[in-house]
Amino acid sequence: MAMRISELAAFSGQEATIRGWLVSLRKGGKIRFLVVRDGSGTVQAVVRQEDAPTEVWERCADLSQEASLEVRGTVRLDQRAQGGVELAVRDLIVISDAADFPISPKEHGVDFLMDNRHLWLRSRRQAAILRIRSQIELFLQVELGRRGFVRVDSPILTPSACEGTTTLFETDYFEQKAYLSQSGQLYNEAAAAALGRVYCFGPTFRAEKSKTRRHLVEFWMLEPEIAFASLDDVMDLEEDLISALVRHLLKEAADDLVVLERSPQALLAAAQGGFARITYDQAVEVAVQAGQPVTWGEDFGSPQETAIAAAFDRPVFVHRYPTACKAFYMQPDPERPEVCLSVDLLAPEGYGEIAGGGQRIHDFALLRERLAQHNLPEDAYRWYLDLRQWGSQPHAGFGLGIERTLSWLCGLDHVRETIPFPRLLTRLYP
RNA sequence: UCCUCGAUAGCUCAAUGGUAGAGCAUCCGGCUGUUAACCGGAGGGUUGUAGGUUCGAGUCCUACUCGAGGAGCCA
Repeated sequence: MAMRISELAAFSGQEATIRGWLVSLRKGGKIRFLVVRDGSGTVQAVVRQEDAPTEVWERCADLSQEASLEVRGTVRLDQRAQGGVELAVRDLIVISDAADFPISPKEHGVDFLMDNRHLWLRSRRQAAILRIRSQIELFLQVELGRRGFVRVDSPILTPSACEGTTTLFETDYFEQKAYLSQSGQLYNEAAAAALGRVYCFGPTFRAEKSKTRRHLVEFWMLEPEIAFASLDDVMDLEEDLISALVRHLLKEAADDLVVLERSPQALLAAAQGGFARITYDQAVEVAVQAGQPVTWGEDFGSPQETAIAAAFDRPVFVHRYPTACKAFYMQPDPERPEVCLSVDLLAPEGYGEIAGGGQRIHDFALLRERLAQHNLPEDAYRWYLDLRQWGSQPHAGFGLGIERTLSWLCGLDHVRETIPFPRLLTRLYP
């Protein structure tokens, strides 16, 4: 079994075999340097003409970038090598050639890189993003598990719109119409009544013709839902999770953040928690002050969101939006029914809304009234109404967009780099 | 759907309306420790498509195709 490159440093002076891909080849007259990557790290393999067998020396003359290799040699600590460790090559086998690999270490345009996304993933930067994505997904789930949350997977194929707002992908379900899920929330509410604290985590689909650096057609959302919880409980949980996540990444993903040239400085405030909680009314004031006027009652546009978030050095909660601009299931504020117990979490630096949620309507009659007001078919929501008929309870939850969160944490300029194979308005390949 | 910008070598980009170039990649040669290695040489083009203006179009005009960013909508 080959050793992983990340483990090599501990075996100085010993013989080791690694398997990986050629990142670059530098040739001198009597010495050749191969940088090899195996997913755990990269290492410089040194081939000296005087030390290596002739056939190995010759084999290294025209290796192509991304050729897959098996390299055997002696592990050596050497300050001249990047990372301080290198492999003095004794034997080398080319597992598969990679002539004319399309992606060179030089610059490429977006269109070209997206067409070659399957190969682009091999680059240092993309690999770093994918590692951080994995860490985020794991960390958040472990944290929720620690707090007694049960993961309950919600369906992807659904009979009707969850919120009745955004455009859905329609598909044929044995001569019946079905839609790709845009949220697992409604099903989560059923699960919360069974298990108290639940979350779902999976892909969601929006058939909107959005074409910006913040939009994906298919994206992943983590959606906790808590029985007997209030709006404040939800904000507490969001703040705890996000700040803990930032602390975790600053510690455990430091190397990858360096690769991404993301300064830890930008995340220090968020790591401390203490996210401001302002009302929609206050947010309107902030937007107006920043020269981005809003008509009361309307949801914020992207420029307003950016202006509001720019007033804070860490994510900010905006709560109690006008009832009219939010989904039908939002619980109205008992003290002021024209606003609802909803909350959006806006990330700093123009990354916009990364989470949205709030307290759900738990009263049967009110929910039924809202369905009618929104022209939603009661038949399709029969089961959802049932939840209010038997053992209803105040409950709340939120949905956290993984890609936007990742985009902010990594300081990326487009969400397309946060997901292995992005689905965009104009792109379904590869 | 709307607005703005773009499309030239495999890739990234140059080129007053007047002979289409460079860097990287590729191929050949050189170099004893390189760090996106370096040095020398070579090959590589129906300038997105279709029309138009002009003595002459990569360049100007029209339409279309594809892409990018933004608006709306949202996480």
